[in-house]
Amino acid sequence: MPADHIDQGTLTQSVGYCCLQAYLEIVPNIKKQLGKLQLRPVEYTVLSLINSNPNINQKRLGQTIRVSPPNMATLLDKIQADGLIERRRNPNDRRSQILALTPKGHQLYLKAEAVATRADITPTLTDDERQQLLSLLTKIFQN
Amino acid sequence: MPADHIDQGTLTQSVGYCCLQAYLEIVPNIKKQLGKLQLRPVEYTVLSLINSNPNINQKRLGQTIRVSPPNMATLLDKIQADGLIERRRNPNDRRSQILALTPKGHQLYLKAEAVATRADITPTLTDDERQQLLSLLTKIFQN
DNA sequence: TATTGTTATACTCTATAACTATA
DNA sequence: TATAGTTATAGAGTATAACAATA
Repeated sequence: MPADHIDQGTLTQSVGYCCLQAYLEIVPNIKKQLGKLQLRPVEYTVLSLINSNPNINQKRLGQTIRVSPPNMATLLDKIQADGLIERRRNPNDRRSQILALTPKGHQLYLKAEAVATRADITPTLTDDERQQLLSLLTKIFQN
Repeated sequence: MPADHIDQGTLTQSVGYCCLQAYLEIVPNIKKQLGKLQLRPVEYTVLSLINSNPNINQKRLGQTIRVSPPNMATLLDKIQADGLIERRRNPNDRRSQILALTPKGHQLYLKAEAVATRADITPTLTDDERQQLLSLLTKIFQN
């Protein structure tokens, strides 16, 4: 029996709604694939941002991915306990923590990047459409 | 002090990551504005889909917005207790519940639609870019 | 036996308050 | 006084298992 058509009405004019629905379509596969490396998406994101931004501190990292300081602290506790990152006090301002990947963390990140890239699929879009989409989305959240 | 540039590296090539970041940029305002009508975004979404799809049942509604049957049941319990929807058994198949807006629910929906539309803003996009974005996102999740 | 929906509950994620240490 | 980070905890959101009613 063919699924009847659902009319999403004005919701398809909402960027918020459409972003969420597209995200929910894509993310289960990413979760599943990263799960094989014992990583949640947010943990992979953190590894990636630390890798691309040496000496980033917790505040800027949390602001970038919209994780509050308390939740960032516990998230990083876990990643550190797994031996993936190290935290050291900034010598110029000992309040802040400077983050870096350990060799183990860097190795896992490289594997995870390959996995996540393969898992982030949009089969209904052409390559051009996908690039166009990424460009438009980026305009929304990059400051 | 200007915020230093953060390099999001290959993450900006991930549709999943970019959809989530764009969603997180947009949704707080929607939440805030709908909150004035005592509605959460998911509740507004439910009212909208029931409005656009008379006689939809809980299963199809839940599949559309990716809410599991147990969570759909409690979500609809709440909306029904607020007097916004009515549930009646399908006479042709008494297992399923047919959903409809009450007059009160329809009235609130109309207000909420106006509010949500105004709140869903993307100031960094032109009108053309926004329409292009909506079209691309829709291709991902519409089956 | 299969399907729709419900109840109960566990789990995860996110938000808030109070705190330490450093500046 | 202000800022970076932490601890503890509450609240919201999501997932799972067992069940009732109907087909």
